[in-house]
Amino acid sequence: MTKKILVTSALPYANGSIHLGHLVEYIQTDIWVRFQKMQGHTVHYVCADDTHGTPIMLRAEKEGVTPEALIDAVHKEHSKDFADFLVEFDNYHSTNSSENKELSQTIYKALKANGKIASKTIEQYFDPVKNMFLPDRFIKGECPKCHAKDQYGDSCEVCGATYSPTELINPFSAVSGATPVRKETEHYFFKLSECSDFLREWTRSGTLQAEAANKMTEWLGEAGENKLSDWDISRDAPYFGFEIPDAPGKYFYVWLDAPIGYMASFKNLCAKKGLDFNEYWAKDSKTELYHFIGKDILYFHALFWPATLEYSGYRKPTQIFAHGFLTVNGEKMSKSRGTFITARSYLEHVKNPEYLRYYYAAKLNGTMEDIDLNLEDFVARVNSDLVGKYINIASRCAGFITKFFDGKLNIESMKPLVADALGQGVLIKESYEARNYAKAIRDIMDVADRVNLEIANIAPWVLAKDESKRAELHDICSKAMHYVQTISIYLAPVLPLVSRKIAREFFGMDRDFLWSDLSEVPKSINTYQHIITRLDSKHIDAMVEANKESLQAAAPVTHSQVHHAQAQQPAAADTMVEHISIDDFTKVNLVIAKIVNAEHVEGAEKLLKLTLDIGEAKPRQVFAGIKSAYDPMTLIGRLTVMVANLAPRKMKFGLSEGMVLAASDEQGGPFILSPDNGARPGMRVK
RNA sequence: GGUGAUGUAGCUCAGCUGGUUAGAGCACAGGAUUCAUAAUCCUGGGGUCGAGGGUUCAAGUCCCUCUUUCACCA
Repeated sequence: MTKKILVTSALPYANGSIHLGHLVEYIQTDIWVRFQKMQGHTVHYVCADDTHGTPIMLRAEKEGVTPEALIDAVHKEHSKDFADFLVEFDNYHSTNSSENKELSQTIYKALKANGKIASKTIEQYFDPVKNMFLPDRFIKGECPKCHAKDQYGDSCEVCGATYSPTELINPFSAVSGATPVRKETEHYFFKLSECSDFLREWTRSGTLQAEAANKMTEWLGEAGENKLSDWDISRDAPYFGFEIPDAPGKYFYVWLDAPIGYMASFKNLCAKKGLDFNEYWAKDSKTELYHFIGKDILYFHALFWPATLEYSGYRKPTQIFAHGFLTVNGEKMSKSRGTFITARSYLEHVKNPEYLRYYYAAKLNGTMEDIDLNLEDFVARVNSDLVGKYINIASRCAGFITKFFDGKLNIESMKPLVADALGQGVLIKESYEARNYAKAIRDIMDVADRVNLEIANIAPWVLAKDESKRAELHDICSKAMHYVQTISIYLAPVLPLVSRKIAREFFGMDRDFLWSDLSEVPKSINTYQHIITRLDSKHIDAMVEANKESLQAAAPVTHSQVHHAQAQQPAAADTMVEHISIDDFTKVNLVIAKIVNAEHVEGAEKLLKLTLDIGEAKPRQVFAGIKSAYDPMTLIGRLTVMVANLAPRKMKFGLSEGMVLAASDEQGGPFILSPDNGARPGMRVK
């Protein structure tokens, strides 16, 4: 019984490049899709660029292009990135498409006809210079609670308070800098508050992971409670998006038309392939629909989206699969640490996309937990598992088959292994199905371990020296080749290219592996050509180095994953000064230092060698680039400020154990800092 | 701040509905082996399972408090 399945990944926002965090999701989905296709099911995997909203509009304006030109360029870039990571969409479309416009308007009209649309006049901040209403994230000001400066309009990153933009003290527009004025405007709302009962039932009917369902309870409240408020789905012009029917100057909020983009992309595919759209989307559809998403956008997919579908007469998702975020070396991806790695940069340095696919697979377990890309572990894991265990089986035994048996395998030797391959296959299949790829990989590598152990015990290289032992040699090597086939089938969803090479080049098949090939034995092999090479960690180091930006250029990203949810946020570092959290700041240990000695450095044009007392037993030696402005003698005895926990740096003239702060610009400087009277060496500056 | 998750050897992770001396891979040490683009096999060291209470004959596994990290709060 083959199934008909429609699968989606979340739509990446069209104002930035794909990075390794995004790829967790696309690789996770792609593995699942390839697995289902190998089972013989009919699967359509669709996605699209999410193209609407204020950030795109402003970025296009800033770059002096039309939004259409911007999203077109990004679409090309994204498509290439995905293809190069072997993420095989059946269709990669755009939310700025005729299909999406039509579907969004149809759905809106249906919701309206069902009495689910209301209009309400609200008061919002308006930028009088740009002549536009400002989304919360584009208004900044002082936190009403802790009075931290320069906070966004919806929440304070210092104290964590949430509030409405109108509560901000001294608000200003992040777009123009102007002081925003309050202005009334009519908005359209989806009456989500009337959907509580439906959503309560839907979210608890097996459509969500247990942990996600728990999370939903928080938003939905218990039966009888109604915690949901209506959802504001309109935005005022100027806005890059679709105009709302019969409402000139009003546009659909990007989050309304984004998920509809799943339908639109599929509709576009239907036209290309002659598929029946209604078979997949009609209310009574018998097909299956799965959305893979990040945990950050659960809200939109598990509340707004099913409610939208329910009350506009379409089918709801069969299940929603939420995954966690990616950390690199145990921390959020960071531009300054060089761990904010784009897909393109990975490809340029590491080249092989299947290493990353394998590593992610080895980590993904189907829950919402974050997964960590530990770069050292990555290298070790890939080399040890893929080269050392898996491909080594082929590498170490194929030569005997070629040399002594003209590439022919002993079929009778292999036949008894089929039952085992199928038996293990059942378990591995279940793990893939449940998206517990980590378990699948563990089980697969366990098979490889057993094979390598058996080869070591039988020692074919010893048999090969004895002509009377040819039959035994043929037996063990044929068995080994059978396992090469078996493991290659198991790994095919994760390593499509390697698996294809094994099937076609090594075993001489005229197609790729199917899961059902587990019940077949191979007949012969071609000469083994090394398929996977070891990953040298120097490529990883080079990649990290290439992605490093200086601290000034970009502070660590505060939102680790810039997913689809970024639709609500400004275009990050591109358009405005990025914030750091208080935690980031406190990482820098600033202390008062007494300059106990200062002297010229032989051969250095800009440096002075300073000896600094910061209350430690041994004074610090620091080289400071202030020779042009200071005479060493005048510095001795002065107090200043230094960074005490900067990694020591070996310089031509010796070790520098910190950094002295100084101000400068094109006009002049540097000027070192001086504390007020009373400060003592070693005091923390904060 | 509220809510949901999370914290197991140096690193990355398994540990099902509580049950013998807590496991694997990598890393490390010693040995074996040489078929394989240092790949394999054996042996070993290493953990008071975030902290503190509690339930139980028995808790990494259940309950409470605190704490770490992450996410969400339209």
